[in-house]
Amino acid sequence: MAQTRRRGPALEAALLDAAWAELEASGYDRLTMEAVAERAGTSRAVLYRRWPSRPELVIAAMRRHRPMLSGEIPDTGSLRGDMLAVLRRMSQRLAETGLETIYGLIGDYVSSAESFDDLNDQVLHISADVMTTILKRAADRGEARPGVPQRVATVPTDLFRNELFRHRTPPSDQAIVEIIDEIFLPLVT
Amino acid sequence: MAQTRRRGPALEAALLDAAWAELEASGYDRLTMEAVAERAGTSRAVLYRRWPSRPELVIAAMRRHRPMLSGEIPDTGSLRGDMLAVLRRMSQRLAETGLETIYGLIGDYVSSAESFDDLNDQVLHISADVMTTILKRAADRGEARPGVPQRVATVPTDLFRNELFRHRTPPSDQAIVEIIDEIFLPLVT
DNA sequence: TCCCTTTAAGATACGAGCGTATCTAATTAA
DNA sequence: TTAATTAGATACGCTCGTATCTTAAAGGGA
Repeated sequence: MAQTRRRGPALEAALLDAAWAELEASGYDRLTMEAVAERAGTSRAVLYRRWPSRPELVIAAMRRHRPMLSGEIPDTGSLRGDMLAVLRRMSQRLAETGLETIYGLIGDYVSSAESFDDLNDQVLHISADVMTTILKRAADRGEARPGVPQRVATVPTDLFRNELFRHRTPPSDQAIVEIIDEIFLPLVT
Repeated sequence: MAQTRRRGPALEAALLDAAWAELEASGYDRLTMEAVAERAGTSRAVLYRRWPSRPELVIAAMRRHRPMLSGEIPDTGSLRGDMLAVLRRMSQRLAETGLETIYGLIGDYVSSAESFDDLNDQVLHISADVMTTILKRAADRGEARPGVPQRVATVPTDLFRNELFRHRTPPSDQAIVEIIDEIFLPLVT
């Protein structure tokens, strides 16, 4: 009998594929290390050697399956349009990933996180750079005052994030519009 | 041998006291239903009959030990002073409760919550009423424009909450001041 | 090419805690 | 005194994270 024992990258890929399949089949909170290992035809120890926890495994699987490329910075020609585009894209990506997975990951990370950052980079992070760029372009067009402080620049994403936690669902389009029109635009013009 | 078997309220009180003691002794994430039951001299089943999950047990224990009275609405004579007082009080209460417990509870609730609301009432909630009252008084003094929309009124607590999640620590005093001075006050005056 | 050393895959077992179900007997209420 | 509750004990299967052991796979030197 050909005893094939996978190693290195090939094994790792198989493990991540198994994790992804398990995520699709069972959802985040029914996903067990046990089940992933079994699906990959190996044992938990092999999993733990690579990823010390379930959220880290899942994030690795997501990274493999869905590169989650950061995307270009919207350039619609208006500050308002750019901001709406950014927030709507965030909402869309969260929805694509699946809310159950999102909240499962957030919950695990908030509970135990040594590194909240990983998750943040993967699913919550919109770089302050994006906001800065958009604001700079707007200032050049005369749409926004120059020198908007960092804390003000990130208000839209901060309030977005708050909505996400507060209501356990991504902001409605109405909420997004309110954040931009009632809060952000008055602050930067 | 006097077989004393506690019932009803007396038993419930003993269970909550045991949970509280266990919380102080081990902290939130080392607190197990097992240990609470043992400390109370009973079994897990008795616990689960009353509280279906660890966070709910802990919140009940907190409610018993620390009534978490909502507190009066600050009235310092200025809008800025009132807002600072509200946010600083939030920070202080979170610190008193213990960050490890706070983040443990939040994590559990975000993960699985059927009812995020319980937690919210207990530790995160600052009523929109508080903000409305403060703003009304400020408007009467001529410090704020009247008719500030709800979404604007809650900006300080929303951003506070965002900081709490984003950095996994309550906002610094500097952050609180920035939220008030750079964002909130410009929006309402 | 063969051998030998190093690495790490995969199997197995551990104690712990989970949440649930079942049974008994103590307590309470009628 | 009897009937209804429900406390407390015990045991179930499951998953966790870790530790240990074996042996397959990869690499290096002659």
